[in-house]
Amino acid sequence: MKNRIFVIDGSSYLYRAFHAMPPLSTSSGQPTGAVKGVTNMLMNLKKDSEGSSIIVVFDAKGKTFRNDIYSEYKANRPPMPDELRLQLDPVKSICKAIGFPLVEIEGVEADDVIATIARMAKDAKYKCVVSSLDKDLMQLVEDPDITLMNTMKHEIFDEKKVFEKFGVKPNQIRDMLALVGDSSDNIPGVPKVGQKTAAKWLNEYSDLDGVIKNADSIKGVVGDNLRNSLSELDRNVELVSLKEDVDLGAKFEDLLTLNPNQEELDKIFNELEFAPINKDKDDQAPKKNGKYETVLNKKDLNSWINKIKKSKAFAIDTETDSVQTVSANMLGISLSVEESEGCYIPIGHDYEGCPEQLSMDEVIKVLGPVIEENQDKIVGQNLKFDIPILSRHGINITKFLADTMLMSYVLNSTATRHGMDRLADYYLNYTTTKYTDVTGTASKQISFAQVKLDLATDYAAEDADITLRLYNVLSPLLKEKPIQKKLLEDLEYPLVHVLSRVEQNGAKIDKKKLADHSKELSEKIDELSSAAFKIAGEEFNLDSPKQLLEILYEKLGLPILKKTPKGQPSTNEDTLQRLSEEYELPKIILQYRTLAKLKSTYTDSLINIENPKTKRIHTSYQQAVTSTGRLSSTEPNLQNIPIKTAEGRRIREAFVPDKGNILISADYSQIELRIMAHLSDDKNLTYAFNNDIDVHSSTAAEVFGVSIEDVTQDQRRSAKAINFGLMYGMSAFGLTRQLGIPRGEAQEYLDTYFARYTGVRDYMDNIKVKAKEDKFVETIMGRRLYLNEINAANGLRRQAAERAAINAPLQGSAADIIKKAMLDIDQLLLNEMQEVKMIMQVHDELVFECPKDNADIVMQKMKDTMEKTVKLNIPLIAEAAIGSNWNEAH
DNA sequence: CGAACGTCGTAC
DNA sequence: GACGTACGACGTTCGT
Repeated sequence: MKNRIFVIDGSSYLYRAFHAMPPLSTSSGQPTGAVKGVTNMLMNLKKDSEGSSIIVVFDAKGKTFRNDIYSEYKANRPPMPDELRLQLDPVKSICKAIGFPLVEIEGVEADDVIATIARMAKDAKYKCVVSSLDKDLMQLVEDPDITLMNTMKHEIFDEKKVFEKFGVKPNQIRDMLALVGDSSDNIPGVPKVGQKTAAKWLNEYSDLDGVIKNADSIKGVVGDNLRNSLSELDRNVELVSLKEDVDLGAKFEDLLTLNPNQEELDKIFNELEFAPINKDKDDQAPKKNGKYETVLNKKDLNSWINKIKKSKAFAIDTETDSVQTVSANMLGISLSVEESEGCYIPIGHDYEGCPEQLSMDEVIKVLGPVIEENQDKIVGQNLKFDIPILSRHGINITKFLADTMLMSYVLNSTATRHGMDRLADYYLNYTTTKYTDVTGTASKQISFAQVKLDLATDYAAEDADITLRLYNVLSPLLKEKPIQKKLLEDLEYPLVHVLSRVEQNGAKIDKKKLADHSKELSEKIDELSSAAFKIAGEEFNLDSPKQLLEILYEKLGLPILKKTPKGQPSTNEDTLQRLSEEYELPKIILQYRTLAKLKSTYTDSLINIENPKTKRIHTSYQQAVTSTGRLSSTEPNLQNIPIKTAEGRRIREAFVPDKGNILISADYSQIELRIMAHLSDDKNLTYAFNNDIDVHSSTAAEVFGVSIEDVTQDQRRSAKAINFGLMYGMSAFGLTRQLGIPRGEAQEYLDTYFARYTGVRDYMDNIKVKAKEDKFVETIMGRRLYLNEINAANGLRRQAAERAAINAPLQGSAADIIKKAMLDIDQLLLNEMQEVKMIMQVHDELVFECPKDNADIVMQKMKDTMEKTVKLNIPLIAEAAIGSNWNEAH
């Protein structure tokens, strides 16, 4: 298409890239992450633009005419971070070298320049695509020849899309912004008026003039606010209007020509230590740039063995026919010792016409010892998977050099995921071959054993190659963070072996007991369903919130007490609880939900997930998922087995030891509150723990001003809610809801608490201040949680980050401690009591299975080890018990 | 028909 | 809107 131009909001590209990319830098320390991100976006756009002209607009330095209209304009903008400022010039140079005309005009903003170019384009009969998501620019879309585009999502904003998103037409956007204001530009709008209200008014009175004329007829507080703000609205309109006649000092035609300078571009890339770009990526076809080989004979295998021996580090990955490590068959091993090179050694592929492979025994006999001897050079991605696979095939790894998944996790736990595909994309800007690309999905999925060897090699060798490349990128990043590196090497890496053993051990369940329970539940569920249908007057799906709300609120006309975030009347537990005071159906639904939950999530799924080979259940502990450093557990999740109700505890009764064995459970008492005492040095809290006083009673005595013997059950319950709430950053409102007391009373409790526990108060204040400075908080072992939104302009997001800042050091330190205890106990078991097995971890609890004899001694050992694993300012207490099922032992 | 998302409920 | 961290069952919606 010839008559089309793209206009790019360069500054917004830069900011987005800065936040989306890892903090890369050259060897001399010049940051390059954002440059790389912008360059990628520009290259992609160029490729997709089919020869259309591309113009890049940047904000110029200094004040603009809007500051003359309103001196506070953008006054709240934090200055550009240095890391980003240093990347501004390189980005501009790259734009120029690629050949894109670069426009930067002082005294106006990029938005004005973009608007001006869009008008010029229209006059020249061009279509114009603006690459930006700026709300102000949405005004331009009123012209059908101008659209906005979200480059990342390939989303186009035309008039229809703008209406969907904002509820008004493009030609009303200006008026809407004037009413709503813009907190990021520091433009105050009418108080309490957001997008929704503004859209309602504008649709009713068509434009701002209409709204102003009818201001007297708008009721309520917002009406008053509107009438009080009338004098500011003209100014707001001026501020949000785009100036479309900026003097660009150039004719439109001049902006259309591309002046690429490949030499200059190569030079800049070289300086920034970027890999040179192939001029036109027509050869982007299936062939990737890696040099991968399939190893089918002894000679090739020996050549790879020599490579391993000579290497400083090598990556290894195993391919299997299942994700269950206790039963998966190994189908092949891939290796990489040099970036962009790798091999795949198939040993179990089986399909029509499959070439002859080396035998499993042969490979293990020859390669196995070499891997074991060189294990301190092993790099892997999620080695918790590969280690037990290799071990079951006779290759034992007790130590390794690095796990890229955990490296990424320790560097930044808030990143969405640490799977290899994402890491390759993020750190290497490389798109990996996906597992399902070679095996297919769902019903069409084949076993990896049936994947043709050349395809399998492309996939498997790439995995090893990419793992090694990731190691090479992540290592220098970690080197700059010695404390996190130590955490990784001294805690997380050894824990891989421990978790692997815990998973392999598995837990035994009493299937008969669960099946009986399930049947009982079925009968009760049927009864409750029938009762519900009778009241409703028709049958419906009790599991469907949508159908339920129709029955409750539309058909039966119950009052709507609360709505979900999406605006639907809520049917959650809290709401139904309140409704059931007066109505029968909600009560039945609640009972139904409890039982249906037990059946579907626990009894039935535990029965189904038992491994047929071991007759036990083997959870998978996720070591790189939570932002705070806790583990999580999947398939099944053993960390949310019911405990609060009697009916729920029956599930725990089905967790049993093998014949002749017994279960031991040991859990830390009040570990997070103890950490709070340790970190805050609060006198009152420390005193309670040092003197072994029940902490909730102690808090109750302080808050309610009674002596500790006189604390009532109710007061203790309230104090417990306060103690827990504080650790979660709860407000008086939250406490009100939790305890069902008036707001003022809750506030009084909190005020008294903070007056009595000044150490806690100071700790909370300080951590917030520190988090705002550092953009992260730390645990006692130096684990970091980065808080990207701690300074967010959006109040809700900022407050959520503040609560996370309070909670993460507590929750995360507790996680550090129990991880260390697991390492200590693992050593103890290996050295002294191999008959004892660790079988579960539930955040502050460890569960063991051991022979009945001497169980008392074992229990005492576990308790002691857990209590001594770290030394805090207050004693650490673990409570342990023995039982013939998990419920008894806990 | 499967992926992605929303709602709900369980744990610490 | 208001209390932190998870996982999973189920229903619904959307795109292939």
